[in-house]
Amino acid sequence: MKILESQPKLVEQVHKAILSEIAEGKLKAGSRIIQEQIAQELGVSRQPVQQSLVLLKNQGVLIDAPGRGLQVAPLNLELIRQMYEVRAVLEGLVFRKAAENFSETAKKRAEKLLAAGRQAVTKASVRDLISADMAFHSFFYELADNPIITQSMETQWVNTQRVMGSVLLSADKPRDIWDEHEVMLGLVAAGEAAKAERLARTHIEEAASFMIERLSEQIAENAS
Amino acid sequence: MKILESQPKLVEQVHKAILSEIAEGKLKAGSRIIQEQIAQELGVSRQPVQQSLVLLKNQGVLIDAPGRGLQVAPLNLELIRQMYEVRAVLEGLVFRKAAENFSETAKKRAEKLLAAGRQAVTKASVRDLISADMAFHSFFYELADNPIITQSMETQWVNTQRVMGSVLLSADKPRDIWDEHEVMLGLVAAGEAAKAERLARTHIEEAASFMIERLSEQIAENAS
DNA sequence: TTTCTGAATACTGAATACAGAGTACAATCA
DNA sequence: TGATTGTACTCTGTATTCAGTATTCAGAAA
Repeated sequence: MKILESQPKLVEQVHKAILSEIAEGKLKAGSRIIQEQIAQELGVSRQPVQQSLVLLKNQGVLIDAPGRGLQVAPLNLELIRQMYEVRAVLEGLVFRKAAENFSETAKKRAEKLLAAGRQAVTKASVRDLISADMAFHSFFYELADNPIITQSMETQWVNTQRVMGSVLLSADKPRDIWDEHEVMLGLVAAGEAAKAERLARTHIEEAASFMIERLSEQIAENAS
Repeated sequence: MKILESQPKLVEQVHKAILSEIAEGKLKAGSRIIQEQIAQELGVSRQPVQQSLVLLKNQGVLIDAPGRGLQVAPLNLELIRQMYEVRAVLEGLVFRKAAENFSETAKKRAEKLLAAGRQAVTKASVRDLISADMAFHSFFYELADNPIITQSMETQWVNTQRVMGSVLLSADKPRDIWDEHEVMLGLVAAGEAAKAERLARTHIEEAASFMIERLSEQIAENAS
């Protein structure tokens, strides 16, 4: 018989709920986080909320606002640059390992993701664009088969989503990354571990420059 | 006047306490973790303990033992290999950034750490050996000046300490890493970012091989 | 003796309760 | 009117309590 797993704990549900609120921009940078309020909105007690907050704080998504609890971490340029720096090397590792572990069954799934990505570009819905990109990369994390990477990346993606959301909404043309994705897949499929690593790394570094450039423009505009 | 910081919360204290118990091997792999028990030992209520446990679980130091709460994550070879894989690329990034940010004042501190490390080798106390190594690497994390790296590394170091503790206790000769450390420092000081990155990476990869090799021997012995 | 059943036990997750710290606002004084 | 102090309120951190679930152990039946 199939083992039935214990129902997801409230803490996890709350954690996810808050994360997606932030990722989708419903909770803006600097917003105060009030335990009671969140507890009520989600219909639970403060207890599981508090536990989630400890987690979120540890992940750097929330930060202390001494004297007034916690707030959503502001997305300053410096932090984003640092985040992408880390992502670049980790993503390199991911693609190297993925190239080592590649299988033919994986290829089919990857090609579907590629197609879905191209599809999303034509529709130009920011949400779809982001989730297609996430799906593509997540697939390789899975292939890399290293839970520690996956774990580190989880936090990073929240911030990536925030940045992408903010940039894509205002960008005139959301640069098309799917040709590059296709090349990356090709290298992985060919087992070219070293090349895949290098390309993945520059892929992220380029994404970083793009995002940071746009973001500084936005900040400049807002300031004026 | 100097701003006085709020006293460390119980959660953090408990978190640290448990981490060091594990790092020092007092809490062995597989040990059951009972909230009430820990709460009593530390003289607090279950509440802050529970919050710490959520954190520790998220960091992968503890894992679910369905039906019987949590247990200290066993140190299987696969996981250690994966951990070092991640550490290698991150450590590479650290040394690259450190080389870019190097200052002359930093040099003095680094040389002290180097001397302390060599000192520790002669005394051959496992504890000192580990903490000297940690101090050396931590110094570069600080130089790299990227909080996201520091954060990721925090978890990894707990496991590194566990592995080192276990290996060094039984190893005949604890391979001397301080010559290599000196070369690494030299590259960083010379601003040779790319070379520093490559060397740091292989440094960790070699450490990984060493540790894993010894650890498999140990496991083989225990099995017999 | 072994296997099964059921009750006692051991823990956990979540809710509620309490106390202290900090903030904001209003009243008071210059 | 502006600054300062006092007070009420808000929110957090920690403790305590409650209820549900898994495990273990003892006794009954085969």
